[in-house]
Amino acid sequence: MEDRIRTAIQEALAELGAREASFEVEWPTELAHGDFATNAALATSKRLGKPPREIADALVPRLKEALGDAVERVEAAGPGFVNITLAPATIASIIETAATSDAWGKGSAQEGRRVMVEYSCPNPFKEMHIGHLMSTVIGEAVSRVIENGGAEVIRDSYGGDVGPHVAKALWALRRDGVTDVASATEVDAAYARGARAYEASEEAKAEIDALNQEIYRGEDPALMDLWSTCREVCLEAFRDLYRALGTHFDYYLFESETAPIGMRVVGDGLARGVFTESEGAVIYDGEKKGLHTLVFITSRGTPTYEAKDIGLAFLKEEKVAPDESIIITAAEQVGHFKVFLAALEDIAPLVARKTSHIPHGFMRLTTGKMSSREGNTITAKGLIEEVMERAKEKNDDPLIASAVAIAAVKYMVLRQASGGDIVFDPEQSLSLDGDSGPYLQYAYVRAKKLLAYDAESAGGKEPLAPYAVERLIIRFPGVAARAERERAPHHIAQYLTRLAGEWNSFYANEQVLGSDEEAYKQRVARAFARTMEKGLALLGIPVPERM
RNA sequence: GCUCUCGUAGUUCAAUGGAUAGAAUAGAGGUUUCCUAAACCUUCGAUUCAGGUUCGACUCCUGACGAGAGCACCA
Repeated sequence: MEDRIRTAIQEALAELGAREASFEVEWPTELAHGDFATNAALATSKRLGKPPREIADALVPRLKEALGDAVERVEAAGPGFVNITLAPATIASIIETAATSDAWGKGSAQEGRRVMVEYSCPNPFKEMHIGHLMSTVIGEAVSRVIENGGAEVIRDSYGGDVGPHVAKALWALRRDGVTDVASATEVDAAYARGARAYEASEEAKAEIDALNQEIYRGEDPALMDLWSTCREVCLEAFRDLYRALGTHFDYYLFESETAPIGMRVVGDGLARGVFTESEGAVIYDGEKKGLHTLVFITSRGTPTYEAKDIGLAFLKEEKVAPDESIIITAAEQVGHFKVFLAALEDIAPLVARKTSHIPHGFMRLTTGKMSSREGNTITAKGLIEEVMERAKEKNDDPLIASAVAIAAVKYMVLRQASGGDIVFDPEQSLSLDGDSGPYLQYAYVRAKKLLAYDAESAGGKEPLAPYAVERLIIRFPGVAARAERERAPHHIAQYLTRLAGEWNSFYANEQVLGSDEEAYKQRVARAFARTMEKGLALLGIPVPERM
């Protein structure tokens, strides 16, 4: 429909003397303004040398003729907008599609593309904290939104299984004589002990630094045994959480794999003059591009995060060779990421150009920033369990409580644009009311209930005009397309909340079962339920059948 | 000090350069003989400041003020 309107406007503008003018077809925020609107008259006013209102008035009859029965009203409004209101029959036919078609809301802009999305990325040897939870939730939603656009999405999580944090954890375990590790929590606690010792004692610092290099060499069998046990225990805990969150990864990539590749590529780059040596370290001079200068290989000969990221880019090429590569990390890394991309641009420009970065904010506690070194973290698991307790107050069934808790946590992250911090106020964030995931689920559950009744002998009348909720339902494909284009799932969250509100008003004001328009209203309910279900699925939020 | 991000109702967030800046929550008041009141309805309340670009600016540009993050051997 949107394409048809766009074409009609193009032709009408050509007739008026503005061939190939640029204009927008938009969805007015205000439903009273119609289903579509265009700024074509405003955009061409200067070029045609006429006031916008006059052009709008000239467009109206032309668009009416071109669109025929499909529209009910075309009218000029405001400073020179042309508002288009679809005919009830047009809306009814879209509602029918929404109620029955499996392809409802599916896009095609990404057809045939292979997109790699990297997210979550917790480090083994630590517990997953709420920062990684944010990344996981956003990454899964971004992946699904792109998949909905027709792309094949390959998910990967990248973790640091070598490096100073690992040395700290293993050092503490060995010092305390621990040989068998049963839980991720134990490893995490050992990391915190090691980190404190590293700060407090010169001797410990020296030992940990030596151990770090020993781990990179990987030649001590007893040490590597402990290393791999700890890594596996942590990964198992991650997988448990991913199952609960409805995420899976096609690849788990590790720094132990990317480090040697990074060393080699940076070494080559050094020979070619991309990197330089300074104070015994290999650096990239970012200042020539207005960025920071960062160390890629330390003076001790170990690769830093940046060198490993270079190795990672090459590893992804080898394993997947995606058309587009998206990396989702905390916003504190944007500076490092820019330097990494600048260096990659010098080494492998084609790879650099298809790589992009989506930053997300911190999840802040009301008490301030958390740090795994200080030990004042909220783990991802801990947060979910806390919300689960709250959800159980209203749901006896643990499966439903779990679906509600996951929805509450995910919605809290996805309701706002990625990039900003989330202030985690336990009281407010744990609320299941209002602008929340459970609010959406509840609206869905109520609609589903209406569909449990057979409408065979139902009232067959039609209402005088389509309901507001119908006018919102038909916008779903456009919203999904925008979310995909901008890689911004929060547009879907915002839309679903508005949709649920409109549905709840409908539900409160209109009797459905037993009414004269029962069949019609059930179809609206079905279209709403399916739109909500598909929209929530794009966000990775589960839908319970009752609450 | 330099770089980046951000300043919207009391609070937490929206707003494709467009029309009367939307929600939620908090406050005030109301709705259940009817499909789940985790709901609905009414009401109060905001673009940090000063310039500029534009037919039109929360959005783009400049400056001031304020907040956060980053800035060489952590990730």
